Amino acid sequence: MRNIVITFGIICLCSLVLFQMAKVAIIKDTLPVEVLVGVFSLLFLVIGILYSRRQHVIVQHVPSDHENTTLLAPPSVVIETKPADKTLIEQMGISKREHDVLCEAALGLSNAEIAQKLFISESTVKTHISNLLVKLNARRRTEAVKIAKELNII
Amino acid sequence: MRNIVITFGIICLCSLVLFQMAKVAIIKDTLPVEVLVGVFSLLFLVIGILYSRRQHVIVQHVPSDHENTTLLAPPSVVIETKPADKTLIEQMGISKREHDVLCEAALGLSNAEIAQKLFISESTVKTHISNLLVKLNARRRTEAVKIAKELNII
DNA sequence: TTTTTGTTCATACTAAAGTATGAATTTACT
DNA sequence: AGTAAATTCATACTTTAGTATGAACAAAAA
Repeated sequence: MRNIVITFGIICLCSLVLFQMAKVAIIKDTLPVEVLVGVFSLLFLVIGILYSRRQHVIVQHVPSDHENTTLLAPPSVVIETKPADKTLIEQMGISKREHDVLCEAALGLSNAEIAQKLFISESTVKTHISNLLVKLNARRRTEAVKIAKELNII
Repeated sequence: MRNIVITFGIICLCSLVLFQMAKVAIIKDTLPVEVLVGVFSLLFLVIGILYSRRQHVIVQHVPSDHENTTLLAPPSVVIETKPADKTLIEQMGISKREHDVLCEAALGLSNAEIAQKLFISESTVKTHISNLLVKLNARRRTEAVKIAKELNII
C-alpha cells in the first residue's frame, strides 16, 4: 500500500515538472495545446496500464461481476472461463501464478517471453517452472506440459 | 483483436469530442490549461487501467481456447483426431525419421532419451530437431510440439 | 552414372533451461 | 499483530537445447 502511494507521489511530481516545462513552451508558442494534452493523455494512459498490471493479481481474484462493470468489456468473452480442473490444480498444490506460467509454457514460449508477457522477471519464471516440475513430477517443461494436458489442468 | 481496435476507436472518438468541447471552454477563458490537462490525464489514466484490466481477462482465457470447445463437446471430439495427417507431413517436407523424433519429443523426452530410444546418437537427434524447427517454423521444441499438434501431424 | 535425398555422426560453439539458495514483500488468515 | 503461504527477484552454477559446419554413406531419382 505504501508503494502505491509512493509511486503515485513520484508520478505526480514528474507530471508537475513536465507540466511546468510544457507551460513555458506554450507561452513561447512552440507547442500547441493539443500536443500538450495529447502527450499527457498518452503518458497517463501508459501509467494506467502499467499500474493496472501490477494490481492485476488482486483484480483476478474478483469474480465475473467485477469484469462486467469494466469499460466495453463484452460479457460473452468473460463468461467463457477456463475449463481447467481447478480442483485438481489445488490438489496438486499448484498456485495461480504457477498455473499462469504453465499455460504460457504450453504455448511454446521461452522463459524470457513468458516473463515479458506476465510482467515478471525471467528468474521468477524459472522459479515457477522449477516448482511446477516437482509438483507435476516432470523433468522437463515439455514433459510438464504433456502431463498437465493429460490431467486437463491447462 | 477486433474488440481492441473498436475500443480504441471509441476512445479516440470520445476524446476528440471532449477535446473540442474543452477547446471551446479555453477560448471562453472559463477553463485553465492546467485543469484541462489534469482532466485528460485522469481520464486516460482510468482508460489505461480499465483497458489493461480487460486485456488481462482476455489474455488469460485465450490459451485454453481449444480445450474450451473440446470440453463443451464431449470426449468424442478428442478421440477422432487420432490418425496423423501423412499428406500434410509430406507437404511440410518432414521425413520419416524426423517425424519419429518429433513424436518422442512430444512425449517430453530429452534429446539423450530420444537418442537411446531410437538407437541413434544425440547429435543426430539434435540435427533432426533443428531441421524440424525450420520446417515447422518454430523456435523451440515446445513450440514445435504445439504446432505439430495443431496441424495434427503427431 | 551422376545427382539428389535421407540418415547418420562429430566437433565446437552459443543460447536457453533448470537447480540451489537466500531473501524481501505481499496476501490471507488466525 | 503475528504467521504461513505466495510471489517476486537475484546470483551463481550445471545441464540441455539448439546452431553451424562438415562429412560419410546408402538408396532413390535423374
